[in-house]
Order: sequence, then structure tokens, then C-alpha cells
Amino acid sequence: MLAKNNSQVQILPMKTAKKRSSDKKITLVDVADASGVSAITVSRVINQPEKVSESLRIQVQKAIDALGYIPNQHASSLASSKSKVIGVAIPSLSNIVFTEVLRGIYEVMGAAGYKVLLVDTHYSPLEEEKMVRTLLSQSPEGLIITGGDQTKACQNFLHKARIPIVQIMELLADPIDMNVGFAHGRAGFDVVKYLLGQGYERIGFIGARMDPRVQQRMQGYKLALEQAGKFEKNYIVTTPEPSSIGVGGELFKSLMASTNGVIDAVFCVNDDLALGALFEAQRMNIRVPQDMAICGFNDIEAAGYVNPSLTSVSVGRYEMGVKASEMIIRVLNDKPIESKKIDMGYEIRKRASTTRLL
Amino acid sequence: MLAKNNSQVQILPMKTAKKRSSDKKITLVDVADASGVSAITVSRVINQPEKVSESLRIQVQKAIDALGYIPNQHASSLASSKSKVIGVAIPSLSNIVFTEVLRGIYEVMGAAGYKVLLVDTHYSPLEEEKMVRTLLSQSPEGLIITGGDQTKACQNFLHKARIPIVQIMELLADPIDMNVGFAHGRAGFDVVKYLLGQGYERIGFIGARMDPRVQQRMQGYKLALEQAGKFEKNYIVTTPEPSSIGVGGELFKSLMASTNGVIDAVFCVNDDLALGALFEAQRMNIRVPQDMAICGFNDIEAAGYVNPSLTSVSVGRYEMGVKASEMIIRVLNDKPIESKKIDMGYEIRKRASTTRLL
DNA sequence: AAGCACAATGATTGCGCTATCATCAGCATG
DNA sequence: CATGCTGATGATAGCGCAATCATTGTGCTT
Repeated sequence: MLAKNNSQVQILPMKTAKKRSSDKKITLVDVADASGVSAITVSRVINQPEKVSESLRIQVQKAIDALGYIPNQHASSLASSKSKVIGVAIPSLSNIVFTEVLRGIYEVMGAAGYKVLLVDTHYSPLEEEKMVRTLLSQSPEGLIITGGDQTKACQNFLHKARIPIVQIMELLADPIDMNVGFAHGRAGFDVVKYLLGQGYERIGFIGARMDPRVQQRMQGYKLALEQAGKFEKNYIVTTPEPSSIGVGGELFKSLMASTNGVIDAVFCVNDDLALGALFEAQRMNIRVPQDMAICGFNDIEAAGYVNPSLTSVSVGRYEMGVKASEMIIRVLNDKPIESKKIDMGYEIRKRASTTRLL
Repeated sequence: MLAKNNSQVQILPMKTAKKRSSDKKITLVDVADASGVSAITVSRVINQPEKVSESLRIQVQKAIDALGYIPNQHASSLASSKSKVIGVAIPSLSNIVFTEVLRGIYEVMGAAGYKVLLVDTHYSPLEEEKMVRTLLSQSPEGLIITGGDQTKACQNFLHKARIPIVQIMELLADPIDMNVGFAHGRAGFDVVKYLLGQGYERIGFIGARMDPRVQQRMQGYKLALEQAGKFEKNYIVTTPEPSSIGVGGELFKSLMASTNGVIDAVFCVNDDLALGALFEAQRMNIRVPQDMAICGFNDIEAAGYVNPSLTSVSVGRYEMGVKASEMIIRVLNDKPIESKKIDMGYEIRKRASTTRLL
């Protein structure tokens, strides 16, 4: 009685129905009918093929291919409460910093069979809260979110979610779950120390967007200058606008204007700003690095190739995405992780734009 | 009998169960019980609030907030066969060209309440086929995919999907459904005509990755030079590697070497390559634009700011994402669209790097 | 006052799949 | 030869929600 009742129901009514309207969605049952097995066997062929005998497996697979069957993930997720979805929230799609992290995430998650549902929070905690709701409504198996300034409500949701969560980009004092990042404040501090070491004395600061991580870099900058007794608050020029090369040029001009040109170095919170400052300095006939040092942040590819090459702070963005993803996958597979918090570190890539010539 | 049977079942058993284990997933029914209404009313509060009286709506909303209820999208999608998901397939996450298109897509889709499921095909039609299956398994309501070189099987799936599909980036002779892009071949042709018009005579070509769109640009380049009787096949240097500034520099050196430096202009298929060529030329003490014109493609921000500023072909990437998304949304809302095919056009931004000085 | 339209709410059912348990044949064990 | 075990397959139930249709109450018309 294994194939009898099936073959009865199968051929005649199904076939005609299907031929007539090829728009009908093909389901597991259709495949089961077509291949003369039960629905659950088809399910097994797809999800646990090792549990099905080879002959049946081939037979079913043939039907799957013939019908062009594509499983309905919603039904599967509902029944199994496994979505194979990882939610990712980043503040900006257009910022190269995040797209490289994303690359790492997609690489690892894709290989592990997870889909990535990506949302853009536009640097707004409120937007982020909405987006996290959206993510959670997809029953993700894990979450990667940026930074630590979630709203109270958002934190609540996240805690209640009971799934592995990694907060990336910065090191957090009190992470929700896991954390991969680096110390932005210390990086800013180190940059200034380095510039001071190169003999630059009046070090300006250019910042845009001013998200929490940028603020931390600025605090580091400030601290180092204060320690050296060289902090002047009008050496800082910032804007809430997003970063861009154009904005970098504008801010550089502002800085030069507001300080009457006494500045002999600029720390820009990212490389777009730094490139803008550099190009603008060239147009203003200010020699870099002789009269002006310029240091960026992130070490994008252009930094190494522009003339003069641009000093910048290199951080393993791709690796950060990889690490965060691996942590989640390990947790999902009940494997131990070394630590819930990983400091990716950073490195100042010293190049021509800050090298005092002898 | 409107609230009676509810209140019976409700308070005592549910409450205790919930208090004990706060990890139990909260469902529509929990909210219904907690607020003394039926499940379907809760559903309405969420999806069609205008159909529920204000008093009840507030009462239910209170319960939703109190319980921190988040709807299960899988169940919703399964029951309503509406996923509110749009699938997007792009060949590369790290290419700025696509991230800007993505921005446009996210902007429009987010505002319209759609989630974006994004996959990366790594410029491989086979990978793309797999990814499209993944997308389709999520029952997306629409699809945005890049270009036209899908595998046969993939095309099959797409045709069978019966959802609005937009192929973006290039103009296709035979699109699956809708199409938004621009004419890469013509753009390449026009660039060469422009360079010839500027008086450059021995125009080289630098290309990387060599995806279909890059090939089209190259064909345009070739055609224009052939028409002018100035085509030399050793003026073309390409690599299958991904584009980067570094690769641009290398290819420029190769081109100079293989042509003994007779080249007086280069058309680079994108701005990364062009910047690499420009920076390398500077290092080689080749004057741009006096001894060498350099033209890029895509008109990224840096092109306008680098010294000398870089001529490039500007295309509305963000707008392309917006247009594609709007088309899908219009179709989903049964609104008419002007045309199934949209040519976004392009514009050569003529800058210093190709301006023959008098 | 009867009839009707309409707004507000609820009961039932099923979306497509998988978890769970049941069944059964084949075979080894004592 | 009874017992238990294993591997392969199936039957059933239910995941959480919304479509559909049913029910009730309200105000209005005539």
C-alpha cells in the first residue's frame, strides 16, 4: 500500500490541473504526488537526504527538478521555527566602512547556508528600533547590529529575543550579548601622539556625521592634546552632515579660516574627509606634509595610492564581519567561543602625508 | 457571549504560564487573551487598524506593548501569501556602483514597507541561479536583478515566478519583465569620440573584471576607434581581476610598456582604475592632461576632487535603484507604468584630465 | 415599527511545511 | 522462535496567522 493510493490520486487530476494553469504554486504535496511518495519523504529529500534511500531520493529529486519546485521558506520556518535568516543592521549603506564588514558577513553566512536580511538605520536609534522590530518579525536565528546606542525599548526586544547577537564596530562596556570591535578613543589618542611625535604642534580636527564612534575618536584626540598642553577648542571643526570628499574640503577651508592658518596638522575622522582636505590643500598651495600633515581614518584603498600617500588608521573591517558571523554560527551550533568580546585592534599606517621631511 | 468564553480561558492559566517562563514566544493569541478580544481583532489592529473601533484598538495596542509582542512574519506570509519582501541580486557588495543603486532601492522599498533580501552573485551566473532560488524560496513579491546573463534554468524560475521583475544596470534586448539601465556600448563609443575630438589620437583601454557591461563599453570603444581608423589591438589591456586603484596603476604601467609609451589617452572602464592610472602617471612624471588624457567611468565623488579632476561618465545609480523600485511598487499596486523599459542615460563629465590645454 | 445598510467583532478554516510518533520490513541476538 | 533493534517510510497534528464568512448591534429609512 505504499504507492497504491498515491498513484490513484496522482496522475489524472493533478496533471490536468497543472497543465491547464501553470501558474498554480507547486508545493511539496505536488512533488510527493508526482513521485509517488508521501510529503514528508519529499521534505526529507530536501532537508535530510541521508535519511532517504538512494533510489527514492533520485526519484523524488527528478520530480523536484521536473516541476521546478521551490520550497516555501515561510511554511518551513513556521513549522520548524528555523528561519535560516540572520538579521544585520548597519547605519549606512553608502559608507564603504560598512560594506566591507558586510562582505565578511555575507561570505561566512552564505557559506553556512544563512540568508542575510539587511536593514539601514540611517544612524538613528529610533529608526534602528523600528528596523530591529522588522528583523525580529522574521524570526532571525542571529543578529548583527552596529554599536551600542540602542533605545531602551530596542534593548528590551533584543534581550527577549534569546538569539545570539553581536554588536560590532566599537568595544562596548555592557554589550547585550557578544561584541566585536576596536577602541576608537584609543585610536584617536594614538594618532595625535604619533603626529606630535612627528613634530607637528597645532593639530586640528575635522569630523562629520559625528556618530558615537566618531565622537570617541574625537575624545581621544582631545585627551592626547590636553595631556600635551596643546588643546585649543577652535582647532575642532565638525558638521552633522554625512562625510564626503567635498565636505572634507569645506571643513578644511573652515579650519584654516577659523584658525588663521596656524594649523600644521589635521586629523580627519575618516579618509573621505582626509582626501577632501588633501585635495583642497593642494588647491590652496599648501604643501603636504611640509606645511601640513593630514591623517585619515579607515585606510581605504585610495589612501595608499594618492600623492602624497595618506596616513590612515587601518582596521580589519572585513575580518570584523567574518568574526562576528563566526561567533554567531558557533553559538548556533553549540560550539564554544573563546570570548564574548573581541578587540580587533587597529594600526596606524604611516605614510607620506604625515612624514616630516628632514 | 462576546467576551465570556475568552475571560474564562484567559487570565488564570495563561498568566501563570507566562510569568513562569518569559521565554515562551508571545503570539497573537496571547495578546488576544490579554486584551480580552479575539485573535482576528488583534490581527486587524496591526494590519487594518481603521477597521477596529478606537477604544478596542487602544486596548489591544496596550496589550501588544505590554507583552512586547512582535508578529511572526512567516505565519503571516503563509496565511496571506504576502511576504512584503523584495529580492535583490547584485554581483558585488564591495563595488560602490551597486551600493548606490541599493541606496535607492532601500529608500523606496523601506518607505513602502518592504523588506529587502539582498544576495551577492559574485558576477557568476551559476551563483546567481542558486541565489535566485534562495530569493524565490522567500516568496518575494518582486525581484530586482542585475543584467541579463542568467542561466537557462534561472530564466525559467524567473518566468515561472509571476512576480514583477526588474533587470537593472544595462539595457536588454529581451528582458524577462521590466528593465532599467543605460547603453554601455554607446557610452564607450561616445567617450572615444570625445577624446578624439579633444585631439587625442592613440587611445588606450584599461579594463578589469570584464563583466558583460564592461565588455559592452569596450565594444563601444573599439567601434569608435575602428570608425576613425585608429584602432590598435595592443592598445587594450585587461584583466579578469576585480577593479581597484592598485590594479589600475598596474594596468596603466602594462599599457605604457606594451605600447612603448606612444599612448596619449586612456579610457578606463571605471573610476577606480582611472584613479590608479592617474596616480601612477603622476609617479611616472607623465603630465595629465598634457601628455596623457585619462577618462574614467561612473563619476564617483573623488573624480571631481582629485587633481587634476577626472573626466568620467556620470550615471544615475541612485535614481536607477529608485526607478526600479517604483516600477515594482506600481505594478504591485496595479498602477500603470509608463514603459517596461527605461533608459537612464548617462553624461560625460568633462574635466581637467582630458582637457587639451592650448 | 419593520426593514435595511453598515460597522464592528468573532469562529472557522487552511496556508505549506516539519516534528512527532507510528508502522513495518529485515535482520541479529539470545 | 520470540525478542529487540535498526532503517526507511508514512499518518497526523499543529506552527501563527489572515481570508472568509457569520454574527451582532446600531442607526437610518420608509
